[in-house]
Amino acid sequence: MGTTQLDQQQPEPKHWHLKTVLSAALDTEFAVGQALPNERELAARFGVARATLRQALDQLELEGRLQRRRGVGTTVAPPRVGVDVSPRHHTWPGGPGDTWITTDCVCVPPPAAVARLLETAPDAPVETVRRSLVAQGQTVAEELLYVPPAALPPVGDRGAPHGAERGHGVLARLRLLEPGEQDRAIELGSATAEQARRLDRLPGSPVLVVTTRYVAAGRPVAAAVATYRADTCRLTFGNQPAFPFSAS
Amino acid sequence: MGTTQLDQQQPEPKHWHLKTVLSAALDTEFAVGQALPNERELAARFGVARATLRQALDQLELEGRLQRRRGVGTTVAPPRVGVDVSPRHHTWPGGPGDTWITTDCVCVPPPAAVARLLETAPDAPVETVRRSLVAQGQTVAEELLYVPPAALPPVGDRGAPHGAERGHGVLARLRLLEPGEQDRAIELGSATAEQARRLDRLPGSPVLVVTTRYVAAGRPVAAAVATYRADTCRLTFGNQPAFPFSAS
DNA sequence: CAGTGGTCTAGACCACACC
DNA sequence: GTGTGGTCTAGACCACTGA
Repeated sequence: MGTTQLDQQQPEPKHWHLKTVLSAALDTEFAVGQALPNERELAARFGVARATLRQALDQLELEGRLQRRRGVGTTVAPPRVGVDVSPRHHTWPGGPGDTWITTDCVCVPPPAAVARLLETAPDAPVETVRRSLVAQGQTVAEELLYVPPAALPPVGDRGAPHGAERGHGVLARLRLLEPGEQDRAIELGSATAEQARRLDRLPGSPVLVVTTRYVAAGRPVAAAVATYRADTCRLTFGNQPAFPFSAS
Repeated sequence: MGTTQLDQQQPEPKHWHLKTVLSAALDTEFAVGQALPNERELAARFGVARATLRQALDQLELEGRLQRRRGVGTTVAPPRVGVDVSPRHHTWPGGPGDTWITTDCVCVPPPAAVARLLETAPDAPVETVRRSLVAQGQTVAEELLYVPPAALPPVGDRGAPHGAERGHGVLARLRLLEPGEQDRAIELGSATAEQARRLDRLPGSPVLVVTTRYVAAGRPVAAAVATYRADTCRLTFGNQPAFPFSAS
């Protein structure tokens, strides 16, 4: 990063030019995991205010190039991890090959949007299973799976009153049903305070929200809302789940 | 938006609390398309600096709740547009039901990442077709489709030297091949300056990058990199391409 | 032209990690 | 403690839109 000053002739925003310069430096002069100089030093080195430098770093972090941790520093991020999210039709979550970890389960009224998706009454309680996905030593996603009790086959023993135990029970009962189709959507969202804590990020961090509706016998029987860390994940489909690509 | 001041007792960031308050106000007191007060007025009304207010607005814009246009103002955004991106195996781009508009085509060496995907030499020129997708009167996505000339069936007339004509020719020749599987990945990116201009956004705006590799007879024959406006698009899969969901 | 959002500055203080 | 990134302020000027 030999550059010390940047002189622009074009009315191109400083933070944009800065981002370009830093991006090139990351490619040529830094290794994955290596620490950058601190923000105050970088700002001084490029002759800009710290806020301007931070705009550039924000961009690079959004693109998954950098990793910033309060009290620690800024390091070069490893390539994004590929996570397979192909809708495998005619299967239920928690089946073979599913590496999500069930962490909790309660039976409460879901968010309004979920109730609409499940076509249940807005205040009707549904089984709410929380699961998380760990890849390369890091929690990269969290999922809430919603199942109306009415959709599940009745059993004598309802299992544990709450917690992971109960979650396993719900998933097991779900697998007794004949699976059908899935509708899925992906959009950009931002992490809630609690999600951010569990994903080791700051509130409002960008996440990829994957919403799935499970259908059996023509009726919705479950809905899942999974939030993936947008900075560290690449969602993949198809046979070769992780083919390499770094955009831009 | 009756709130004039906000007093926090928790050490919750101001911009976060502000975002929550504004979000609730958008739900209850504003209609789609309605203009918000300008930033200086809003900041004064909530007793914060304009930069802090802008942090909150940035978030809401990222979530697709707001639409900001320089020189004009800030308005409440309509719900995101659902765009079907299911990999329809055994089909080529430009086939029936494909509503993308071919705008340009040149034959040049592709970015290094694309060459790697296509398993061609880094400096080998490939047909590069640019297409754009319009939904609800707005360009919501742009795609670059890369096809190595060697993969296409040879023809006597190579068509126009460049432009949309040439692009149509490339797509037509592609459809003569036996289609195979597709590998697809989705990740968060940021718009280049040119993309941003064509998508009517600012440089660095968040986009959903959909990368597709088309395989025929076990070999990669084409690659596509599509960038969707993350603020206005929801990518959908499955039979019912647009089912409603608004997260958070 | 006036009004909007976008950029930028030079500070200050806070929350957190690590020693 | 010290050093890091995160938040916040109170200004200033610029680029753009539309009357």
